[in-house]
Amino acid sequence: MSADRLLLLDGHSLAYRAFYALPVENFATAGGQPTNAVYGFTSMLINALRDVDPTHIAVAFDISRTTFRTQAYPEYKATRSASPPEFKGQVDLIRDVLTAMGIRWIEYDGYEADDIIATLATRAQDAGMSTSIITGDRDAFQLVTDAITVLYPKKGVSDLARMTPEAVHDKYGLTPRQYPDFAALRGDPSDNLPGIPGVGEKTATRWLQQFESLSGLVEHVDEIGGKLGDSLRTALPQVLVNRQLTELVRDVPIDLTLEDLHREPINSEPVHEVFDALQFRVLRDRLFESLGTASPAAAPSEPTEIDDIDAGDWQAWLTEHALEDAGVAFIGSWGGGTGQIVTIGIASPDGSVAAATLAGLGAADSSALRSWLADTDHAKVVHDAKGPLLALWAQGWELGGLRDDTALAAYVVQPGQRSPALDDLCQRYLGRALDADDDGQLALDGPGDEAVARRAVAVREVDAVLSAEVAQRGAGQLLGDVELPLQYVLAAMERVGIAVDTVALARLSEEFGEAARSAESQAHRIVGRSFNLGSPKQLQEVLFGERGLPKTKRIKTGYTTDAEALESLFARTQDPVLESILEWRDWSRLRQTVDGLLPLVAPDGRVHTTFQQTTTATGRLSSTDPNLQNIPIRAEAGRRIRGCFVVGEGFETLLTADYSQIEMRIMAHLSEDAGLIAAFAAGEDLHTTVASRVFGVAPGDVDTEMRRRIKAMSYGLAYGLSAFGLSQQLGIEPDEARVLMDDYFARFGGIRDYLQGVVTDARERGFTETIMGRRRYLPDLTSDNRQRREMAERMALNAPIQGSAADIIKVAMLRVAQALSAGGFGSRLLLQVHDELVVEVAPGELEAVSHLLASGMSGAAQLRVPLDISLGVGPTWEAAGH
DNA sequence: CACCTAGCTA
DNA sequence: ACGTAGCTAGGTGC
Repeated sequence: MSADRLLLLDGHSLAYRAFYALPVENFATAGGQPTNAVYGFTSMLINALRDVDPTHIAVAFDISRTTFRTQAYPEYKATRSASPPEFKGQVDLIRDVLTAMGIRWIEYDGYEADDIIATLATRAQDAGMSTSIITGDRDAFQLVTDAITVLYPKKGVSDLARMTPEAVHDKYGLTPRQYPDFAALRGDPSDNLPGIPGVGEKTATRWLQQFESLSGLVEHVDEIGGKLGDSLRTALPQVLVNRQLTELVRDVPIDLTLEDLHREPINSEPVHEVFDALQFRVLRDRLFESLGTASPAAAPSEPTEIDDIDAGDWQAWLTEHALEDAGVAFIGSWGGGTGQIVTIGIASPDGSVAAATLAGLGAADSSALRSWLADTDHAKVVHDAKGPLLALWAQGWELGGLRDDTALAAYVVQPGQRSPALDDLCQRYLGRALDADDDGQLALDGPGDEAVARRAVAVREVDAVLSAEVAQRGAGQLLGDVELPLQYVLAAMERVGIAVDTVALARLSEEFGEAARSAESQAHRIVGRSFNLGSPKQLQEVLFGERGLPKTKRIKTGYTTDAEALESLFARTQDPVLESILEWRDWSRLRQTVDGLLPLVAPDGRVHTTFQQTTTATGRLSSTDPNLQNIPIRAEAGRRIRGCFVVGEGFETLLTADYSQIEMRIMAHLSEDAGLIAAFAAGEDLHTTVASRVFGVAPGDVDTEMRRRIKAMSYGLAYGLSAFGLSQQLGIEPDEARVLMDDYFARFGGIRDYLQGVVTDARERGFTETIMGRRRYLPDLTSDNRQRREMAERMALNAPIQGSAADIIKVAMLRVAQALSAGGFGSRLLLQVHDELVVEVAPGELEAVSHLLASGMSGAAQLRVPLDISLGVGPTWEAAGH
């Protein structure tokens, strides 16, 4: 019987731990049921089945809030707040999982889960079994013996501290038997058990080390001097109550025998059923994998065995091992259109792993590695390949045969989380830590072979799980035909960059700075003292304090001083300081933009942004370092910054092309509204045409105000605008806005039906979808919290429209890049600004490239309305604008 | 260092 | 509370 191993879990405490360790927004079924607690618990369970490989197993639950402890001491756990709504129901789901897996779960009226565990562990010890207990409650440490180990979650759901008698002693300086005495002296705020004023863990430990036990301390209580002694004597009755409550009951009359807890082979049918309902694909794979291999010692982060490759032997190794579907990882640095590779790791499908530090490689080995990386016949999987790609290009190397990219795969599966790091994917899809720095950029542990090898292995393993997930969600085409090839186009755009007239830019900085200083001293003069205009706090003191201006809208830190509020204040009070402040804001903002740009001009006279391909929830790109997607255009002064982006030397001109009203066209396509489709077919000004229908007048009789209102309404629709919001924006009464909306929908009923359908549909399916099948998951659509729910509804309205536009321009970029390359043109793509592309045109290519660009963009999707493109040509980005 | 406010883009 | 999606700068307080 001595080989028997009992595994006991505390259901509630682990569910709670998991709930707070895993972000609830990332774990929900398509139907909106939150599952983070179930997921985390099940993940811990699967890991424990693998690591402990128990012969007997049970899970204990608390049954109600009244136990013998609350009867003895009504304040016990009285300060515990009600569980969050997202947690409710998840415990029942955990019970479903256990039932499906054939695992006993036990609850006993009047006792806590810990008492059940204490009872079973004690019985098992008497029977000569060894026991592992997983619980998030430290009171269980009192149970630890040579035969009973507590596994206590340190952080997250996969990092468990193994509490043996030695470990308890290392951590507390006490034996497990002394732990309840220690807990009683320290008190426990989470159980609402007060401690002794002035006595913390240190003093409690010292006393117990000195007197052995609480009763020993009580015997000598009069010998404790000073304030602490007085405190102790005063608090002693409470301490004794604490002690009584902390002691776990080891004889709960459970009418099950240990043999009833014998672990049975899993019946896979019910497991599939429950895991299907919870949409636990990854966990299911992990569960069956661990049962299949049944290797209890499968340590997750063992050091990777790296093949020792002698100088000159790389070609041989690559030929022998890295044939197909190798995981490749890079450590180095990249960004700003360039980079440097330090180390490369390769994990072969046959299990062997190699790592190379490029600087230490001989010519023959380097050339072998270079050819293998470039070879399109050798499929490779990389995590976030764009950076490494830039670094490889910088040394004249290529990366061919990129079959998958785990960052992009994770993004099409779940665009919700920002920028999936390999470390996170490892945790999410493999249930283990990567144990290295996350993004491959010069990890803390240095450019070591070990780190890069581990990453290469992880990429392969993550890819295997993720590929199935991609297929299941129907995202294979989006990934393979759009995102993967687009990565190369983006890398090329980043490498090329856009030329900047730094002299003109520096002049602007001076000019804007001078204007800002002048506005600043004007403001100081009016107020009569100097203050920091950039400090919202000081601004509030000046405006609402010293000058006694009426209060604006409340914000967290007082009252807003944003431009809109200051303008309305000025309209009411004519206080001249407001004008100076607004003017200072404008100029200093412009100077800030210029000064942010200048240091990012590379030695080649160009700015190389970085396009983020995995950060937006809708499928759009974003741009950083610098952000070239928010260069001013509306105000004249700001537009001059655009004028500093120029055509590069040796090129003829800049060419820009943008989609006209692409979001409204997508709305027409998706809603199939006949009126809107006809409005586009009419070919006249869209907003005028729509306004003439809504107001029932001839297009010629639509005045500018009518057109303005309709334009605002049309665009607002794609964002989930309310009557209130529309009234705010148009400066009209909410009732009037309501009438406008009703009139609009009376003429364009298809739009109303479509928008309603989007939300209903998304609520049922759990996600929205773009024309290319890009999903956005919105579990909050079923939230009880009205604010969250309505926010999710607006996201659901916008995601298919914004996301489809993103799909279309991505396809357009691929078509344009492909056509430029196939046609042997020297012209090249420089920028993408959501609905606009900027191209640098080589001499003599303007006409051909204009045509190619326009047709590449308009042909990127076949909608029910045409995709109109407008082109602009000029020596600067401003001049080429529209 | 994290958060807030502000302001720029599509 | 009241229209989506982003990025960056400066101030503030831990």
